[in-house]
Amino acid sequence: MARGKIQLKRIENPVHRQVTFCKRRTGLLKKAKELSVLCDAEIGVVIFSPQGKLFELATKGTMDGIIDKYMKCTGGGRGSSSAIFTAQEQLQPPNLEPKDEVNVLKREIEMLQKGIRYMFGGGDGAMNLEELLLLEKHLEYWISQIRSAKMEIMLQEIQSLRNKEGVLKNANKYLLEKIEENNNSILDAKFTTVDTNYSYPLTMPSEIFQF
Amino acid sequence: MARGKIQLKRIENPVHRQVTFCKRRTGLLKKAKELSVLCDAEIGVVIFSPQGKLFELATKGTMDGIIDKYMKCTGGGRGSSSAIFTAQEQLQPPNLEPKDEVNVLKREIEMLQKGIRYMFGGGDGAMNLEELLLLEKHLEYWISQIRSAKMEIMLQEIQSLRNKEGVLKNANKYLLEKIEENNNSILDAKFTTVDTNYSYPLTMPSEIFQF
DNA sequence: AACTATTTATAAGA
DNA sequence: TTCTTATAAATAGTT
Repeated sequence: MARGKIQLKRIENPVHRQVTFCKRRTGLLKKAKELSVLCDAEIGVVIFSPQGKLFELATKGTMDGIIDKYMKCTGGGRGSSSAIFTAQEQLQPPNLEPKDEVNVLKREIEMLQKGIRYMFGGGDGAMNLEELLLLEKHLEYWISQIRSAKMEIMLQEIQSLRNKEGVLKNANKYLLEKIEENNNSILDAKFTTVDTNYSYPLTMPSEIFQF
Repeated sequence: MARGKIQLKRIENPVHRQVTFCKRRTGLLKKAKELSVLCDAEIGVVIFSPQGKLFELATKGTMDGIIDKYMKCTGGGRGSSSAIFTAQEQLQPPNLEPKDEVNVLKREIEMLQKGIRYMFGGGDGAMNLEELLLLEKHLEYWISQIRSAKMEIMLQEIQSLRNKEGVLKNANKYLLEKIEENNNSILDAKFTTVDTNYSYPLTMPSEIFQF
């Protein structure tokens, strides 16, 4: 905006970038203040430099107040945001743009991480009752999903084992018959008695058969 | 900033104010976007109109992410997150190398993403029995944690309400005595009877007392 | 919402 | 960072 246009893309020269960051940061905060004063709006601005340094502005109160208000607007009031809400709605229509899905996943992870931090961290950035109720509901849903998945897998496992059992029993029966035959042949041929009185195992190592 | 300077104070004309709000809001968000792109900064802007309508911008991720980051920067909210698998272990010995924690977080995200994909996606990259058992166990633990947190909050709420009730009852009692006194004074002074037979409300708007 | 006369913001240079 | 200044952008008042 002066002495020449600039392209709207990352400034590659680090010194140049740092200078511009400083100038425009000041400008942005000034504009935010002006908007707040002129139009009686409550505004929060949070800026992280590439190095992770924080710059902030909160008009009409504290940033925490603004964040609370934001949470109420988005999380509680059905409106949008809150991974928990959007995730469940997406269960019914599971057709999503790839980009949206990425965002949903990001939000979901953020929510979960927040929950984890709450539970295992110092409990400082605590969640409110509403958030806890949501998380609980969400986790219960997940558990039910996991349980049915687990059930299905176990049922499959049982079915598979039953099949194996059946095959093995048949194999056993077949082998017993074969032995019987052999014994009879020997008897017929040599008139010799053979001890067939040992119990052949009903089951055998499953490695023998490739299922 | 054109066709005449303006004073930096609330615009009193509502129509004018609304128009300016709209224009400058757009301008502010544009500036924020530019700063983010040019200087590779992560920026969150939250604007509440005087009517309480929310406008927001989050660059490089979601607003929730920015809020979390902000909390970490300011609230000094202990040592960040933990992971699904190690979380339980960390409850006992909460000492981890930073590098390990990063790895743990990465695993956590992978696990969660897999879980989410499994539950909300087509169920293609299914989890195996072992993973499901782990997830289930973990989620159950989470739920129990959430339930106790919820309980605590509710108990606090109840305690607070009981306290309020007590104070209100005392206030009521006091007021009733006062009225009695007044009536007696009037009786004494003028030998007149006054109807004290109306029921004074046992509760009163809590705004009367500042809790 | 569009138009412009001005004010403001700021890129480049020091 | 800060100052300067030429110039790009934003926008107040108007249509």
